[in-house]
Amino acid sequence: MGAGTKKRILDAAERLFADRGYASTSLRTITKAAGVNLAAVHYHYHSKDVLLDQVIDRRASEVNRMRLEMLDRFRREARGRPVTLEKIMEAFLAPAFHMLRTYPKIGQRFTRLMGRLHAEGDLPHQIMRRRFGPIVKVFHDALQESLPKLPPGDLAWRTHFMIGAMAHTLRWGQQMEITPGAGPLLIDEGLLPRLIAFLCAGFRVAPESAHRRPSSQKILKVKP
Amino acid sequence: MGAGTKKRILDAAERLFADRGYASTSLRTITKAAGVNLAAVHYHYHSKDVLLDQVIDRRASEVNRMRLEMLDRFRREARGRPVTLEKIMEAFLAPAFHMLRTYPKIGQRFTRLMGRLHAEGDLPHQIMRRRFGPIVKVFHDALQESLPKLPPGDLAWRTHFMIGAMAHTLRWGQQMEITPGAGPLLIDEGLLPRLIAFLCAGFRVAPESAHRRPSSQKILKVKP
DNA sequence: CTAGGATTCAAACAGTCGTTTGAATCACTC
DNA sequence: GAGTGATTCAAACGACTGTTTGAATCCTAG
Repeated sequence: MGAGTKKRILDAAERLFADRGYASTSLRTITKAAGVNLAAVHYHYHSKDVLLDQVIDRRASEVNRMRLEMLDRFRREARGRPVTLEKIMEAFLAPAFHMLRTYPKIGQRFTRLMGRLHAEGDLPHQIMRRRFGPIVKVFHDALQESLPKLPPGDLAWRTHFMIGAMAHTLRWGQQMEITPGAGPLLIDEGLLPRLIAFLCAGFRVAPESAHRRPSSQKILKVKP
Repeated sequence: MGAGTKKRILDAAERLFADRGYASTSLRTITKAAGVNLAAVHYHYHSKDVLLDQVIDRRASEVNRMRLEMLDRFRREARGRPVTLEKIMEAFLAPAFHMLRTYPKIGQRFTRLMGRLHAEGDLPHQIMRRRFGPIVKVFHDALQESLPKLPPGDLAWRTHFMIGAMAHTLRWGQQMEITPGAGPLLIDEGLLPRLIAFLCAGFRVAPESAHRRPSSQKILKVKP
């Protein structure tokens, strides 16, 4: 008994899936890194698919639980009045960023993994939908409460933009450098307020201003 | 001679890479779909890696060319004065969205592929960096010109947020439904103005307001 | 018509993949 | 200490991977 074979597989799989992606990581690589026998992964998990699901669930359920708890707390503190836009954003964004800053290794691994699975095959994507779909719905509804005058169509798109900005930042924030030579951007305590301020401004802009047509009707040709 | 073997391989590869990802698509699947011999891909391209690079380059160079041309046109029209934030956004965003609406099949394929490669292995990611890094730098500098008072750190992050919102929208806009049952969001002519308005508001918000600490110092515990 | 380079083809190479098997070993109860 | 179920192990299964080979075929210039 290798001192928690099941957990060692999970840890190694998380790290390797994050580094190389799901399809590109073989079970032999995982079991070798974990120091366990190849057949152990089929004994403890039934297949590679289930292993991935468990890897995701371990972290995602934790992050989502924190999100809901923060939102509930803000709702109690608001005593019936609608929760501020800023607080909804914070409840949604803070847990993941907090994990990233407090446990950099685990956090980076997890966010890298989310970014990958988000884009990989159908199976990883379906797992993501299952794990994160409900929580997005909750926050979408909370945002509608906080912005009652925003048309539903605009709200849906803006929620979409928010998720994109968040996911991209979590995925690439650490290693991407916009301005070459300036070094990679740092995920420090200033990032979360910046992101919240950016997004809240976007959510609050009048939807009418969005219906002006872009200035250039003529656009350059694309060859098919 | 199969009426353009080289091009048929490129087309099939683009479609299959977009649908299943790079690592999960075998050369046999590609050549079978293209109706050509397996060895043809090594004859016309030297390896699977080069094939991917060519697939990306064909579309990316077109989109990036259009971006630069639009930016140049707006600069000429501004006659020396700084280009509006809205116009910079439009020059950056419009070409991809235009491709998506004008050639839905090709556009969807390409944006799906970008989304995937963005997150897949190291090789796809390096190709993406090579193809899109320079263009991001150009627009980053244009944004700095348009917002001279915005600190460089804030600008870099906001550029990051912008790219995230764009990429996520291109990748998932067509099939994601935030509110279950309401049907998928539609990429119509209203989307681009909405995205531009959302992002411009975020870019214009005073950076000072971003330095207020989030309200909740205490955060729930994550187990490592 | 023919020589010769460009292209296509079936076949094989040397691996790796996820999964299964059946025996060996462990921990623990009676 | 024997028996029992949980766990680990080496080995193999059949299928699939990117790449290479060398002969067959096509197209075109002389």
